[in-house]
Amino acid sequence: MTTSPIGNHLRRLRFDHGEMTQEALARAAGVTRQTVIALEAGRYAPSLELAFRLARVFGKQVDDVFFWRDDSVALT
Amino acid sequence: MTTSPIGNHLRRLRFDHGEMTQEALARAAGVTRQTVIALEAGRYAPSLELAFRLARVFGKQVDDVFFWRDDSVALT
DNA sequence: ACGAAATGTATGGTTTACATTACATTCTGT
DNA sequence: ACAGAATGTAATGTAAACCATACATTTCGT
Repeated sequence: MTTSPIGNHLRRLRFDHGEMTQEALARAAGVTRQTVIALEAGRYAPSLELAFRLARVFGKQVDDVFFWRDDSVALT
Repeated sequence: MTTSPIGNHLRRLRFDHGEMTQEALARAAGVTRQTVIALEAGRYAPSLELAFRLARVFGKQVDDVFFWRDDSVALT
C-alpha cells in the first residue's frame, strides 16, 4: 500500500478532457482500468513507456503529467 | 536482445557534460553501471523514476532526454 | 608496448509494473 | 428508490527493470 515517489495529474486531466472516464483513458492508453485506478491512487508509478502514451492522450509532455515527489536525493 | 521502444540521448549528454563516465553517471543517478550500459545500448527503458533522476543529473526534462520510437499506435 | 581505465557481456536473483478475473462500493439519472 | 454506470478492492500470475558479481574486451596515456 506504499505510495510511489511519483505523482501525476491524471484525474484532473481526465475531467479537463470532457468527463473522460477511467475506462476510456485506459483504452486510449492501451492498458486496463486497474492500471489507471492504481496510477491515480498513486500505488505505483507507470513505466516510462506508459507515461509517454498517457501524456500523448492529453497532448502533453511527460513532465507536465507526472512529477517528482522530492524526498531526498543524496548524491556525491 | 530486443531493443525497447524508447530511445535516449544519454551517451551524447554524457560527453556534452565534460567527458562524464558511465560509472560517474551511474553513481550520480544512484544506479549501477550495468543499468547505464543497458540503457545506452537500448536494451530496456528506465522506470519513470529513474528517468526523472537521470534527467535531473543533466538539468533537463524527461522529454528532452528520452523519446518515443514511434512504431504504430492503434487507438480506438 | 604495457598497464590502467573505460566499456561491454554473462548469469542469477529480487521487486514491481503490468494483466486477468471477480466482486464490492459509490455515484447518477429518472 | 432502483438500475446502471463509474469507481474501487482483492488475489494471483508474468514480464521486465533493476541489483550483484565476475570476467572479457576496448581505449588511452605514458
